[in-house]
Amino acid sequence: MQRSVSLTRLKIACSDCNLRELCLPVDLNAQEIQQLCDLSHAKHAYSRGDYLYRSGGKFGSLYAIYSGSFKTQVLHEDGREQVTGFQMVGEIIGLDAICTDRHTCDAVALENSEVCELPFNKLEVLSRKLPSLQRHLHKIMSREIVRDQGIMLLLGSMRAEERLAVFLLNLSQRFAARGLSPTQFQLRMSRQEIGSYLGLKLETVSRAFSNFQDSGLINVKARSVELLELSGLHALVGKQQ
Amino acid sequence: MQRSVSLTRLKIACSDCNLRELCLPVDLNAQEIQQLCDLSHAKHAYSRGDYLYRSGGKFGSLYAIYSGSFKTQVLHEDGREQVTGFQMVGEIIGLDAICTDRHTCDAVALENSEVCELPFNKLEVLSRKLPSLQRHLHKIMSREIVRDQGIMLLLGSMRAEERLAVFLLNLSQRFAARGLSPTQFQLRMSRQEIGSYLGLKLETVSRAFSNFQDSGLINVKARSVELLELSGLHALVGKQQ
DNA sequence: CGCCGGATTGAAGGTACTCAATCCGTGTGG
DNA sequence: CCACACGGATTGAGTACCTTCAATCCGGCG
Repeated sequence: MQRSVSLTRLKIACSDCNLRELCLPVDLNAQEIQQLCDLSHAKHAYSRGDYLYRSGGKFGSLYAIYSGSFKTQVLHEDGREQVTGFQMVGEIIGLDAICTDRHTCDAVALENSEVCELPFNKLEVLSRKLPSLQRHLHKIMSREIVRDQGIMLLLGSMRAEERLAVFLLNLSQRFAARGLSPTQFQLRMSRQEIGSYLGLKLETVSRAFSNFQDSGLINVKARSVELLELSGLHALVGKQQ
Repeated sequence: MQRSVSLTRLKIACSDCNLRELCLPVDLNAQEIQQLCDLSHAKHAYSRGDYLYRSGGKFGSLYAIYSGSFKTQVLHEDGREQVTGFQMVGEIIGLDAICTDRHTCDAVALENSEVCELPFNKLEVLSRKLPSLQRHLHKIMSREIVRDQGIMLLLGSMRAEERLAVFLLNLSQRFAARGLSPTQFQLRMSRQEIGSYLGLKLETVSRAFSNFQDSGLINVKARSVELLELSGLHALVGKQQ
C-alpha cells in the first residue's frame, strides 16, 4: 500500500493499458495530456482486501484504476451490505464522494491493484481551462448514472438467471474492450459478492451458474468461467417475463 | 406545452420556491446569479402524461423542475419498464444524457408541471468561469449517483414493506425540505408506478399500504397518505433480515 | 494430513407474484 | 339525476421463485 511512483507513470498508463481511451478525453494535445498527468501526484498499490477508501472518509481525490480491480459497497446501519459495482482497469472510482465531501461507500481491492490518484481540486481547476476535459469529466459522471439505472432495471425486474446472464455479458464486454478474451476469464469476486451485487443469495448464484453449465451455455469451475454461447445468454435476458 | 416565459422567471424561481437553495450554489453574487438566470432561455409547461424527453432523443439541456413533478423510466427492449426516480420541485433532470448525447430514459410529467430549461453547453461555459457553479454541478451529479446507490441497496436487499417504508420516509423528507407537511401528502404516482420503482408488483404495494394502515403506522386512502408514526416506519427499516 | 473458506447441492419454507374477483371514485351519456 | 363504464386500488387464493438451513464437496495451505 501507499507505494508512491513517479508522476510520469500516469502518462505511461495512458498509452499502454487503454487508460487513455477509457478515462481521458481524446482530443487533448500532448501538452494538455502532460498537464493532466502532472496533476496525478502519486500512484498507490493495494493488496486483496485493502480498502482504497471507506464510507465516511474525507474526500480528496478520484482514483483511476491502473491495474487490478475493486468492488464498491454501501453498508446499512443494520449490517446489511450491498455491492454497488465492480471496477476494473481504466475505470474511475470515487465520484460518490463529491456531493458531501465524504465517501458514501467503501472501495475494496479484489486483487493486487494499483490506482492513480487524481486530486479533485486540481482536476476542477484544470477542467476549467480545458473544455474537453470538462466535458469528459461530465461524461464519466453521467455514465455512472446510466450504469446505475441499468442495475436498477436488473434488480427491479429481472429473474435470477437473467441477472446472472446480464452480469456475465457485461463482464465479457468489458474484458473485450480491454483486449482480453470476452469468453474466457477469471472472476475476481466470490459468489457472495456476485450475489450481493445482483440482489441474490450466494446459493442462488451458484445454482444459476450450474444451470447455465447444464444448458451448455457456459463452463464454470469455481472462479474460472468460459462463455460458450453468448447468443444463448443474450436470448435468456428478457425472454420470460 | 412549450409555453415560453420571460427569462427573469428563473430568477423568480430562485427566490420563491426554494429552487435557489436546491439547485443553485449559495455563494454566487447577484451578478453571477443573473448570468445563470440569463442562461435559461425558456420555461415550458407540461400536462400529466406529457413527455419532457424520451429515451433516444437528442440531448441539449438539463431541466430544473419549477413546479409539479416527473417520473423517469428506462425501457427494456422486451417491453419491461423500470421507474428510476420521481423528481419534484427544485430537482434537476436529464443528467443521464450527457454521456452519450442522447437521453437514456423517458421523463414523464406526473401532474401539470413547469420546467426551466438549462442549455448544457451554456452551463458548461458559465461553470468554467464560476468555480462555485462548477462545483455545484459536480455535486448535483454526484448526489444522483449516491441516490442511485441507495436505491440499489433497497432493491437488492430489502423486503417489500421495508422498501415502501423507505419510500414514504424519503417522500416525507423531501416534502419537509420544501416547507410542506412531512406527514400528510398526496401521492402523484399510481401503485403501479410505485411498484415499478420499488421492484414490486402493484398488488404487493397495495398490500403493504394496507398492512401499514392496520398496524396504525399510516392512514392511506387511494393517493392521500398520512404518516402517523414516523418512528415506527423508521424502525421497520432494517429490522428483520 | 487435516483444516479452512468458498462453492455446490438438496430439501423445506416463506415472500412476493399471478390470476381473478371486487370495490371505489370519477367522468360520461342516457 | 342516475346508470354505467372505466381505470385504479384492494383483497383473496394458489403458485412460483428464491431463500433458508444444512450437508457435502473441493482446493489451497499450514
